[in-house]
Amino acid sequence: MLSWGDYISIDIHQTDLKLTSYIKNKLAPFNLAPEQNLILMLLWELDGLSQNDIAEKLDKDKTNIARMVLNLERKGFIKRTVSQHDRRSLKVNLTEKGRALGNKIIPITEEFNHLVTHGITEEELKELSRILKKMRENAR
Amino acid sequence: MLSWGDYISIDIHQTDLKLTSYIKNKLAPFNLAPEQNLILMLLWELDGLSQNDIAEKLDKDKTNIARMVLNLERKGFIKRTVSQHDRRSLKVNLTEKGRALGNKIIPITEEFNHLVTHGITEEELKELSRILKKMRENAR
DNA sequence: TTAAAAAAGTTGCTATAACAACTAATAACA
DNA sequence: TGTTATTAGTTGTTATAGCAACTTTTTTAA
Repeated sequence: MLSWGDYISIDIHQTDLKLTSYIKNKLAPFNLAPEQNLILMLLWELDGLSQNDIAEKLDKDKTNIARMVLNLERKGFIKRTVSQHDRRSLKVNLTEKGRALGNKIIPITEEFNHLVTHGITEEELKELSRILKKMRENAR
Repeated sequence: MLSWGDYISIDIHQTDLKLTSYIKNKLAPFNLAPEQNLILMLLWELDGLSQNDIAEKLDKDKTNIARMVLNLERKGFIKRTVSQHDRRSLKVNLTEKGRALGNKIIPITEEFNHLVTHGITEEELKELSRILKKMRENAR
């Protein structure tokens, strides 16, 4: 019988919680939650995605995306407009405020990544990433 | 500047979501949520922990533990009693139903672990675990 | 070309997750 | 010993996370 420490999924879960909690505190002063930040990170790379595009890229339920985008709109970081080509679809665009936020947040997330990977080599990270991907495929 | 795929924390986060979602579906027929299952796993190994013990072992906020334990009690899997030595503390004990549930759930979680680690060697798992631990320490 | 199917979003629900502020009980210590 | 600090648990709030069922619009197909 397996004991507590043998479950790798628990290990991953605890690590995710710890990392998410850390970045949550770093982002809090900017009135930005971690998942909201992920959405903005997508938009900073490519503005004008639809909610559906975002849901696919984040591999998340569209329900949550809708609510998170709504929050981002309330905070004034993005603006939604009905797509001209498909009236079902909502295009999500950064506001000036949302674009400006990127200049502050991106250094913070890069610093965070640097901190997290401290003492871990490039090869180890690649290996880690490879194994995690395999696990995601195993659980499909 | 880092791009999307360079953030190892995102990789971990997505993997955790995928694995949690998978086991959630496996446990759903038993009216058991993933985190509730973690609590029961602790109790199956050592019955009679306090809510505070559970919070420490799971490294979670005691608030959530209180609510999850309450749910487990409503479902009839555990029973809480005030500790005789410390009247602030609640002792959490398995009911007959809760103990019986273990016989059904443990094979499922072991099968889950087996599925997740398919095609991954023992050394790779050890290495993974070591790196994850390092990351948790980095984010402390 | 109209009926059926699919797609994009929304609303409602349940379950985490963590913080702040609170009560009650116990421990520390001056 | 009596005040203070700490500890265990609860309540309230905000933010994910995903399922089911729904509306509106677009696409497929008979």
